[in-house]
Amino acid sequence: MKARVAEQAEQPTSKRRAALTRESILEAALRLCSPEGGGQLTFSRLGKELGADPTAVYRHFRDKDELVLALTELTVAEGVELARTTLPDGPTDDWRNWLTVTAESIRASYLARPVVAVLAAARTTASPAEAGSVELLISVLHRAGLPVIEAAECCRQLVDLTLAMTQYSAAFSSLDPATQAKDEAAWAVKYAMLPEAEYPLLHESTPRLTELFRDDTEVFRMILATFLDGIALRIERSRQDRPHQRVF
Amino acid sequence: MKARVAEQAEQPTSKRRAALTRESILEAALRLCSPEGGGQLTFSRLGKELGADPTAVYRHFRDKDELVLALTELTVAEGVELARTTLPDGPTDDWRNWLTVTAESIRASYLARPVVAVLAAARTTASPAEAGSVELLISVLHRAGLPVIEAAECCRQLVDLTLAMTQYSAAFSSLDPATQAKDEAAWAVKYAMLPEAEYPLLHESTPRLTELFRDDTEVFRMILATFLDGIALRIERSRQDRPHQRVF
DNA sequence: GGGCGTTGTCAACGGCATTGACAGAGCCAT
DNA sequence: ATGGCTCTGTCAATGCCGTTGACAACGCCC
Repeated sequence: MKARVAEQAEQPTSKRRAALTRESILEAALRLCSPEGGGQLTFSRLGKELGADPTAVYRHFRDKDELVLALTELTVAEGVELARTTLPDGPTDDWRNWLTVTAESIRASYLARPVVAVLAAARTTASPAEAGSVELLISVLHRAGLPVIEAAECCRQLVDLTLAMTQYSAAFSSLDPATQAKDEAAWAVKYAMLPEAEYPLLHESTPRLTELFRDDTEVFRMILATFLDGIALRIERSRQDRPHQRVF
Repeated sequence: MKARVAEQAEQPTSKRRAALTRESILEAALRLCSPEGGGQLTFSRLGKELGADPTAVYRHFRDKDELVLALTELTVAEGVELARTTLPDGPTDDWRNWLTVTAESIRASYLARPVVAVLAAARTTASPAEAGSVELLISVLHRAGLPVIEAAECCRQLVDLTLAMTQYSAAFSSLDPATQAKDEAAWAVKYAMLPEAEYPLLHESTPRLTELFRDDTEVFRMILATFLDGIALRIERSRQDRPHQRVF
């Protein structure tokens, strides 16, 4: 039944308004979630965007949560796809580049729709695209010299680190600009008033910290780099302990 | 004027209900924010907790945002205090322990009130307690061999990493239990259905990944450990490059 | 003791997600 | 073709939320 309805939706022969579909709703929602879209996802805005009654959406999604979950799946799928096109096809030893590109692709996809990141980055997405990506990540790390289980652990760490940092950034960038400005001003005032005698090191670092203030992307890159250095150390240790363990 | 009112509040001689104070409101709000408090912070619940009209709070806080910001300040102050009591007094070379305790203290304080973490972990807190803590962290890293600016950068990384991971955890744990269970079930189903032939490594890792699923604390410890390994590498590099740079 | 600022109360507004009753449109079997 | 069925969009209403403005009681200072 549902299939038939979906087909019909692609050829709106009836007098009814452009028939709503799961896809058309998701597209509209994604439009609203983009930074230009207004930074808020509500049913009334969604209804206006679709030219339909807000409550019509309930015919296709049980509640807002289900809608948001579908949006996250689209988002991670896009992130995985972005990483796939950027990375080389065949097997590679460049695990560091591989992890970096994956993390930054996922981050970029989420930050293109901060609302989605804020609402659901902490939710589990059962997207199939993700599994393939994780499998590849594990294989890359295993190739680099890590035991499979440890590679999986590192992968999990990388994913959580990335999602957490993304949600963190998105939470700030989806505040209204006035609040952002106020927060930034408060921070500047606080650091300007620190007595140099009491906080000599902090005072010396203030220029650099100011540069970094809310430059989420730069901070994320730094954290990621440090984290990958840690992974490198693990790989090195692993190789020393069991130099002949490599499978490939 | 305000000071006078505060004094009076400590001796409620009047017939009026237990006079509201900034402090009493904050205490009540913290009670509501704790996991036992119900996991939701609304003005009506707050009014009920205080035995007063919900709108009375507006006489002490301009809006909810200001209230939440005050709660965050209390929370980070508590976290810093917790770290201070745990750590040794004098100077130390155990930078790794220092950073670990600081990060976990802040995380623990936030997670005692997940609501606060969700609502405001991405906001800037101009708390003075924080500055002292950061100054100390920089000095510890500097002592360990890092140039001041680089130490400050690492400190910034550590703070953001911790706050992001905390917000990430809190976002999940402050969902209603039904949703949590549903997410977990969906994840389990997804992984149980992965064809072993296509995802051999993932399949092999599933038991460990299941253990780790939503065990936020363990994942956080692992990420922190890896991150600190990265810092260790930087320190080592720094010492090799400029072995006589150390100030202490 | 008479103003006056401070503080708690009350009623109301607009926005939000969600629900249930209703209505039109396509589809099927008779 | 017609009656009934389901699918889908509409409308009105509910309950919770943050927030506001008018009002009233209280305590302070002159």
